[in-house]
Amino acid sequence: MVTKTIDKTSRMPAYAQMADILRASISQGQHPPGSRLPAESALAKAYGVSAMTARQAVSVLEEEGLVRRVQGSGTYVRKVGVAASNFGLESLGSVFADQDNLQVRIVKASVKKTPGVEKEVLGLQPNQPVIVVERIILHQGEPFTLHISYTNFDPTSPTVESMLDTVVLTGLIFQEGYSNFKRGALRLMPALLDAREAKLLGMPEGEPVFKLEHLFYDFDNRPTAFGWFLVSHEKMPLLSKVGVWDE
Amino acid sequence: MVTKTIDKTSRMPAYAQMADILRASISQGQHPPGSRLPAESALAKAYGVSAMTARQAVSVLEEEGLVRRVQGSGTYVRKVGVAASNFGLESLGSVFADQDNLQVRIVKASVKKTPGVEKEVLGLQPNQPVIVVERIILHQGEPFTLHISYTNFDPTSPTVESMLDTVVLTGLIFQEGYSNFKRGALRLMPALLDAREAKLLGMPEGEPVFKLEHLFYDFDNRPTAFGWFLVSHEKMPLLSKVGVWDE
DNA sequence: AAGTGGTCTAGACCACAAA
DNA sequence: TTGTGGTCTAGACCACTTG
Repeated sequence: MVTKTIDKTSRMPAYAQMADILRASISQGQHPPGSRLPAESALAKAYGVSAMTARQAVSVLEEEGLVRRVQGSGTYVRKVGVAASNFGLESLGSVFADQDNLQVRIVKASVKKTPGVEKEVLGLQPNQPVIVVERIILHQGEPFTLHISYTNFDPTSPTVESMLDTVVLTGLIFQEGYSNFKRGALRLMPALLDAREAKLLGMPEGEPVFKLEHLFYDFDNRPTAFGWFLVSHEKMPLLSKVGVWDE
Repeated sequence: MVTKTIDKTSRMPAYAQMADILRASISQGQHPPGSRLPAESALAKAYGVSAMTARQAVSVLEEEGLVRRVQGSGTYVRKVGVAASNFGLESLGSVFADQDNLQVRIVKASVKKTPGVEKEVLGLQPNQPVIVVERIILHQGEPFTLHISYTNFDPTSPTVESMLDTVVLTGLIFQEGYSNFKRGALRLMPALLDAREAKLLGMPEGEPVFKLEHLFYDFDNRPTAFGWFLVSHEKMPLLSKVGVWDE
């Protein structure tokens, strides 16, 4: 039954070794998709660890999406399918983290007083002014993304300058700086570049790109920063893996 | 310091109650972004639980992306930013799970013998035949997605019929049926509908849509099912929340 | 009723970071 | 050196599923 054992003198934690063993056994077909894994208590006994340690090992596989726990019933090997996938924005984060190679070019900065959907989203009256800022963010000298943002023009909050440079840029984009947001909602969509956007990004007009819309709320629960990023899928690849990849 | 206490007679686990309390205190600004949470041992003492239970409470917040643990240093409240977001395909999964309201219409099914990129992806020789299948999947009578798939035409594996209907549909798309895949890689992209695709989906030509590309491997590590889904972002919304949303 | 995962304790020791 | 998170034990009892 037990093909490999756990080396307790190793620097690798017992639960991690055990997770590796279980993952490999799933990968080799000992536990086909849909089948039930041995009970945690049985695993603990088989590998000579405590129940909590065996449980932790199974938790690793659960977090990887490889198994599903059902209380009172057992732990089952998940089937691999498209719906199990999950897309993170690490590629965006890694670009924003590389601050030495980033430049920001303000394309447009103005105060808009006419009505628009952005005022609805920000919970403002149609006549209340908002600050509109459009930026090109360049990475290693190349245009990376076009960012349009709408912010409430509020004389009681920090100055316009700091709104532009500190809150929106440092807080919203770069996670390392000062942040004033309690929460945010994001939506990812496909979009087309119009002539102006294409020129700014140095891409062909009509090119399909990602549009990443955001709405951030401050600690008073007021919607504060609405806007979106336009970015090529080549510069922000969205990849996901499901099933067993390491053995 | 401790504003709320844990009701040990409640059906809600102590760690979950404690996680709620901590989340609320972050939400109310007691622990601003970037600040350090009290040590787990301190939390355990303050709330009258064991160290393991306090640890589990903090783990809940960590999995929610609200805090970051640093060994030897402490647990810190994360700043809210775009890069923290994560997009899952639950909306796709829920449609595929609703099998009573699904219909599948085969648009095209043929064997292709001429070279093409799909053969490279599947690891085949240019002259080896592949099965091409195009399907419209309808949900509640409305076209939901267009699926194009390429599969190795292998006489030693189950018949063409079963490849078409069992493996690709049941296994790859609906996670409940039989599954023969060990792993899969997925890529999400923006795309444009051409005239034919638009007609099949009942959408305007040139509409931007999501293209979800997949490559699934069998238990012999052979690439087996390559293809993609075209689906409107309205029928498959990709939403993500960051920061504190429940208090 | 038996078996499963889920929670919890009260300790112990280790690995790492910061002063 | 001190304090932090990370691992681990050997039990206990509970909640739930299944026969």
